[in-house]
Amino acid sequence: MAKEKMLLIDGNSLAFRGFYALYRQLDKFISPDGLHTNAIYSFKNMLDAILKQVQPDYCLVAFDAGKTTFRTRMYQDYKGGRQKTPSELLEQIPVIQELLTDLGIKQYQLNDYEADDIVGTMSLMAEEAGMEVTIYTGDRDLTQLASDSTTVLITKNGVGETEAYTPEHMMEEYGVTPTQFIDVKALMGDNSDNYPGVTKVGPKTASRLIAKYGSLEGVYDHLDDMKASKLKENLQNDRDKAELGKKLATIERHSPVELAIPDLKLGTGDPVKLRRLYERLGMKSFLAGLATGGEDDQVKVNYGYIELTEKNLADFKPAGESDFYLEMLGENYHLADFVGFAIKTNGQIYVSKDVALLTEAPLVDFLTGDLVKNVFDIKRTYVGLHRLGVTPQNFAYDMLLASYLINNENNSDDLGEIAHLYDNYQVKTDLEVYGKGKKMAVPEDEVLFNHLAGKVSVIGELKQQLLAKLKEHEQDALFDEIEQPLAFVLAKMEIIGMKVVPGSLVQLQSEFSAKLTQLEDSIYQAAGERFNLNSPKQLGQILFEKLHLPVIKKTKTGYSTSVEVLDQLKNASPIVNMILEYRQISKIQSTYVKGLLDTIQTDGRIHSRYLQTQTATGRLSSVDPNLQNIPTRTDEGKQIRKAFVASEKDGYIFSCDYSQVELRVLAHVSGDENMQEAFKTGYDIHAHTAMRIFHLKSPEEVTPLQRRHAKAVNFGIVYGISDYGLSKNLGITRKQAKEFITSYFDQYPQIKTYMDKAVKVAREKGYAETIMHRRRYLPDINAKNFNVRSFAERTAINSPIQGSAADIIKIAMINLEKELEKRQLKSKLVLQVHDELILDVPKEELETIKKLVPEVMQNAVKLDVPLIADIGYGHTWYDAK
DNA sequence: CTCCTCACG
DNA sequence: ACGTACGTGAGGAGA
Repeated sequence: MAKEKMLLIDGNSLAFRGFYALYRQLDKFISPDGLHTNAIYSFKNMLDAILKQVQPDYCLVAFDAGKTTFRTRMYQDYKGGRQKTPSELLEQIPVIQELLTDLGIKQYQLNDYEADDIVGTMSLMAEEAGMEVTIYTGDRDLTQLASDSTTVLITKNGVGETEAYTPEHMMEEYGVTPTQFIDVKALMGDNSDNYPGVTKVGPKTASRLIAKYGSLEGVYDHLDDMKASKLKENLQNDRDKAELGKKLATIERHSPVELAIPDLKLGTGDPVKLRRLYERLGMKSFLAGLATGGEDDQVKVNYGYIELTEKNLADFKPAGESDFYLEMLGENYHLADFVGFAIKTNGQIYVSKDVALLTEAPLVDFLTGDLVKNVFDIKRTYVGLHRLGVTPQNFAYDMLLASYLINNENNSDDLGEIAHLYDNYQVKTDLEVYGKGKKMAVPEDEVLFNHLAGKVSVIGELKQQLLAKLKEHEQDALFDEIEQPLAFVLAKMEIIGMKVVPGSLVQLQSEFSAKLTQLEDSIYQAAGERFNLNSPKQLGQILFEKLHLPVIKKTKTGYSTSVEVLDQLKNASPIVNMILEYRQISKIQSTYVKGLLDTIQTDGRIHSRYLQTQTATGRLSSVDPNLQNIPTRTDEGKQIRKAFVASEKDGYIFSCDYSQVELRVLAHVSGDENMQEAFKTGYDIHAHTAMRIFHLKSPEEVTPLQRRHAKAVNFGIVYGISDYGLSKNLGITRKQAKEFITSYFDQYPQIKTYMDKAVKVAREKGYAETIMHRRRYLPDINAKNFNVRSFAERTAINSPIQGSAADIIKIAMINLEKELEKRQLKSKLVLQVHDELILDVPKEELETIKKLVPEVMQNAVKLDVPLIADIGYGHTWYDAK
């Protein structure tokens, strides 16, 4: 029989974490009677996640009882100097306790003891009863309880993520056992608990001493053997402090709790009380969860829909602004099965499973006629209808695009999830209705029709609210003139797809196969054994344990074997180069040769999908397959491009890419005169930068190395540079990198000003913005954690640049599509790769396209510096350079 | 389902 | 003193 599971939760620590996780939204989380609820909300979400992960049989949430404990009697300043718990959090603790009781989860506190001691006592009890114990907390102190049967989960930045502390993990991380961790703390002290430890001893020294001598007592037993040093002196002088620290840090595992294990059995809770509590707190999302949870509790919304069939088609009477929703099961709408559709028009909802009806007169008229239709996901709907042979007209509002522009922190494309963000809980998520993976299926008619009816009505119900938000954000033009028109352009690109000749891929496949077999043999020979070359774990063992190559970098789970590492080991063993070559070819073989062959559809073409509401910056992404990362940097990789050919036998693949678009955007938004000057005069920008930062007189004096360095600095600037990052990229010292950067800002002073301002504005507003008012929210910009905050700061610098470049090419795409239509050209836009457009061009249109495309791209927007686009063309994508 | 690795701009 | 480049998607391994 499997071991029974006990889950122990440090309630105070979690409430505290939850409170600060949503601290920024403190004012948004207020119940109707004025109580703050942010910590309650987070707590419940973390609790749900952990219950789902652990699936315990028993559970206890422990809380601190009060300020005075046996530790404060031992040392009156224990936890002294701590800021008072804010009253906004304090008021939520009793409610959390009430919530737990209503959920059927035991909660407990004990006078004179901290939550830690309750957890320590119960975990020992559970271990002795032969249970598997999980402890959940935000506090590292509890790691001392880890053992073979007890895992300590520590919350990581954000909600939901945890790091698991087992004895092995602690040994790796700190080099000591869980119980030795107490002694380490005793030596180093604890700032937040306000006890000092030994002078000048920090985590490093403390762990080293304990690892060497086994325990605090061990350290002092061997004090005499130590060489005279400052450290020895400090250890001697602060012995009292260290011994006190040990007492304070030790969790009491025999506290007088009045609990027995059966008391902690997970209950079923009280749905009636829960409902009342959620209503009191105004927590709509939890109420909605309750409704879908309990059978009898089910709140049935009756939409009063009419099921459309062949027979009652004449009763379909559309009028006025209408809403339309087409359902397909699965993400890939080029292939997905049709499920049904729903229409709301003239105050009436119609639903049907019979999509063939959409090709009959009244519905075709509705879809292709003058009536304005609101939809969710124009592109998906357009492609779906196109498969049925219908080309819709007058789709005027896309709820998915609107929600993406308003706030793309949540990049969900589920209608239900998005509705929930706007406090509308009447419609469920697709996950709830259809399930996922193998279990995904269409439910019985009544459930399905209710879901479709709910979806179609939410589109219209939330429209004004979302439009108001767009207006408030000054995003009307971005929505009306860029994203919505672009959706149609992308739909057409996807429908056309790209012609691929399988023969050339098959040819490559056998060439690469032979090469891979050869390399495998040589590698196994050099290694002295066969192993799975594709397994980083096995490869690591061979390289670093068997062949004893120096370990350069470790990952969370073992040795790193990435290119970066292998490059440095090239001279250490001949096996390394063979592995690098194997890796490179194997990647091309699996992802591009085999992978692409699998995605060619029956028409001999590849129809990728562009995700328009995916990225944080406003770029597109491409999936199933990703055509935005087809190899180009190596000769072997490039061969893949030979398989992509023009539709017509003598036609061309035509490519046109922006030159340095991100740097030009930077020159524009920063207003830097020196950089603008360089672009206006048409210099090679990297050579120009080299000339300036290395103080040369003319671009002719720039050496290739200097140009390479300058280029890396230019890239670095766009990413929010650091001297470390630059030094690593160029393989130079940090000091040199720093000098480059200083010199750069010296030469381009307004770029420095721009970077500082970008961060400052993001801090004030909470988001960064592109030239077209596309937003990226940066909640971490004021984080206390240096790393988290620094990341947000670099993002604040990079997003407006990358995002504005995305805005620009999107405008170019829309304008180009318009021109192609206006001139009735047969050339088709088939791909977009961030700064590059690719067209499928009939032979006779080549000369027109050569002039038209760069012209449209260069004039997409007017910046303070010129935009330049370069062209290339050939009979295959490989030749379009 | 997560991690590592690597392809692109 | 902190430990770092920005944005993506896919395949294979191993739990």
